[in-house]
Amino acid sequence: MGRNAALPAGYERFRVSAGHTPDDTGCGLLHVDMDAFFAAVELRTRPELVDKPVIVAGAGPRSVVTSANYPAREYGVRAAMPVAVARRLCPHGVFLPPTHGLYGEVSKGVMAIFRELTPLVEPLSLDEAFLDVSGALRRLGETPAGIAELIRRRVRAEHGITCSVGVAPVKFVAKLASGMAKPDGVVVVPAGRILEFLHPLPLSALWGVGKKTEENLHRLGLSTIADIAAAPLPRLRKAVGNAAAEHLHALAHGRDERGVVVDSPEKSLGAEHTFDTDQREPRVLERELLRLSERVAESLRRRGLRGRTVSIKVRFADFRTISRSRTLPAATDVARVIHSTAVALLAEAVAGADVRLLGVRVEGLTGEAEPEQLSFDQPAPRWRDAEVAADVARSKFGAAAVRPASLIVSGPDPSRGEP
DNA sequence: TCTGGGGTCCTCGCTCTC
DNA sequence: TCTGGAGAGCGAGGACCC
Repeated sequence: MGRNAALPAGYERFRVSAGHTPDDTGCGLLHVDMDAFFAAVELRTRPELVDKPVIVAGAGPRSVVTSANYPAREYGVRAAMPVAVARRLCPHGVFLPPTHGLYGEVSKGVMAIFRELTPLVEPLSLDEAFLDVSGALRRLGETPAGIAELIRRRVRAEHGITCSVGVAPVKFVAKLASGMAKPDGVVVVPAGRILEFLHPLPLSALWGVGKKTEENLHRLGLSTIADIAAAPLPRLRKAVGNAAAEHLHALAHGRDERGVVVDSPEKSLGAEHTFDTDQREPRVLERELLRLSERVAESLRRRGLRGRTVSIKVRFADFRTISRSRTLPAATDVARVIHSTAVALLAEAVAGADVRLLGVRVEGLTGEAEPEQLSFDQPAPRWRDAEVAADVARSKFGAAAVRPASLIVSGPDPSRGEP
């Protein structure tokens, strides 16, 4: 997954191959990215499909592609593409439903390999991480490129999947390099050749340049990273704002001071759901908010967190998306409190409109140990006790063991496309 | 083509306080 | 008492990432 750029013409000189390794002195940062991760994990138990186009995607009418293996990509299938489009492009492809718990387990195993080599590991998602190996070279008796090969060998041998590694002196260059190393390769960007590597690349290669920013920059006549490096900062500020301008300008000069961050605390936690068909019935919307609030609250309690700000996200049938939020007097991890706040926000924001997606998010997270400020607005503590008891029951007897009565639907559920 | 779900960060406008 | 500016906090929304 990720922003993978195919290796541009002439960039073979940065790739590690038999008998050729670019100078990796001072290249202490590695970016490791699993190749077509979810699809690769599925193929471990279905080796007969390895050469066929395999697409991992949900089964709903509005699902999108989660992961596609390389044969599927030859048909133009990409992650985040609507399944309907993927089926049109690749009608004989094998479509598999995601097996979510499994990817987390494989990810844990892969990250454990990284941590055996260096304690400085920053996971970015299930399938990629930054590693700072500069302090581990002597202990391991390896060069950075050697460690990259070691990682690839171990991940393949122990987990049956391949990965690609970028090796560079700074983070974002290592990330770009791993994209170019795909699939199943290593790209090294020597310390003295960062600008030679960066400057011919298109704007979209830069971390932080998406579709809109690219359009803005194109309007200024900029099309490569070299153009950004040469552009006056005030001109960039006007086009993309202060923070983004400083950021892009620094990156275009190969400057990236960010180190590997081992523990970064979570800032928000949420859940959202897209209905199979648009919904406007308040009862259905409120029930969905309850389901989402339950999920978020349970997640908070599992992590020992509470949050002060509850926000909802509503996407209408025409794809217009709004958010509304409210800050509570005290941080909470109680589904009842999150739900009642979300319902009030929904009532203020939506009246009789067709809703495509609903989301609930809790922000401003603090640890559970932080003192809880009691007030008259606060619900009786028994709600929390009841929800904690339900957590225990679910952990013993499964997720469906305890549910709020209002979530027990008798008969078909219209919000999930059941007639 | 018709667009999921989980996040982070930034900007801008508004309100409140000093 | 009224007014204006600065700064903080909040809320909304956009853009981006995987």
